[in-house]
Amino acid sequence: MNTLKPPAASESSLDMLYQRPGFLLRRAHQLSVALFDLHCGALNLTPPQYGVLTVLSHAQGIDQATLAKALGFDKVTTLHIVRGLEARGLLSRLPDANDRRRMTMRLTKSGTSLLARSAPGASQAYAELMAPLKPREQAQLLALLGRLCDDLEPHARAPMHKLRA
Amino acid sequence: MNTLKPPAASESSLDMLYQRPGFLLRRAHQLSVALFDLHCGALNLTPPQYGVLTVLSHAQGIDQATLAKALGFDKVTTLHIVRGLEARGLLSRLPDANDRRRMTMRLTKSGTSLLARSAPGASQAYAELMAPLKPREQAQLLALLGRLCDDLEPHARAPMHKLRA
DNA sequence: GCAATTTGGTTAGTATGCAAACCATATGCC
DNA sequence: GGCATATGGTTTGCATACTAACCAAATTGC
Repeated sequence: MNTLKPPAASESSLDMLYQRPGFLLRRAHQLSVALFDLHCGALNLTPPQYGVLTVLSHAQGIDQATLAKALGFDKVTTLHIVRGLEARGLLSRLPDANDRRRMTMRLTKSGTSLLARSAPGASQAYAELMAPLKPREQAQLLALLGRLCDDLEPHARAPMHKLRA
Repeated sequence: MNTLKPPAASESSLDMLYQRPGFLLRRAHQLSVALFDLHCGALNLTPPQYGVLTVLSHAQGIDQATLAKALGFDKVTTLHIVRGLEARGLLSRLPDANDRRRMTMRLTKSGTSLLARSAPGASQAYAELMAPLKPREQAQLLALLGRLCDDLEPHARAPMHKLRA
């Protein structure tokens, strides 16, 4: 069982480091990526790539800036991921006719197919990530993280504007 | 208020993406890094670098492999961070006399000083990261994340063995 | 209608985080 | 003792994630 008492001054700053929310978030995220890779690595798909494909499947034809904001990615990061997916033939890009600054994107058949095939692995990764917690605790964790992210949105360097499907 | 109901089949898979624990963990981690950078960026210190300095301050003379396991970092990542800190004169490395494979590390005066000066910023980042949650919720979140990380340890690609200070 | 500003995309550079491969050194086993 | 194995460090290469700087195109302000 975990102790619930906050880090006291009597505890070493090493314990305090291990209990820092930033430290725990880093480690939890790291484990989440490992589990996703375990179950979707065979498809050569990473969590960010899965996010891009998922958003595009619901909003064909959006531009990179919209995509970046839908996922909370930096625009440069978005460019890198999108170019990688384009090189693999999973999506196509072409300039917007009405606004020549914009690059619109669409999933190819291959991209749609890969996204569909990744669903079981993604679900499995989800399940194993949450397995240590009871259903009620899982809901608590998701709710707490959701509130944290929503309320801290003003501090984000890469702004996020959720897309309504 | 957040809805507590789990993602139902009726909701779009875009909503399901936004509620995936992996997605929320990525975003929360991203915000955590942004807040740390906001308050410690002036010292040119990142969260991983802060972790390395903190561990070293409690365990002078350890080698890179031990350091990596203490933080749950990959050994290559550890090497990169350590070399950067060495180049800045914040720590020194020298081969172990008893085991010539090992590189032992020690904080320099400059490193000790920088770690001390970073404490206020680190605390501020901690406080702002948790500010959206009530104290009881903060404790809940830390406990849930702690259990998650501990129980998923077998799946970790970079194993973690906490150091006892 | 035209200059100033904003926006979208790109390039370059830095810092995490990982896998794969390699070398040198220790350790194990016989 | 000597060979197989394991361990610590390094190099290379790839994928995120961000800042800063830049260009082209659109929008705003007047």
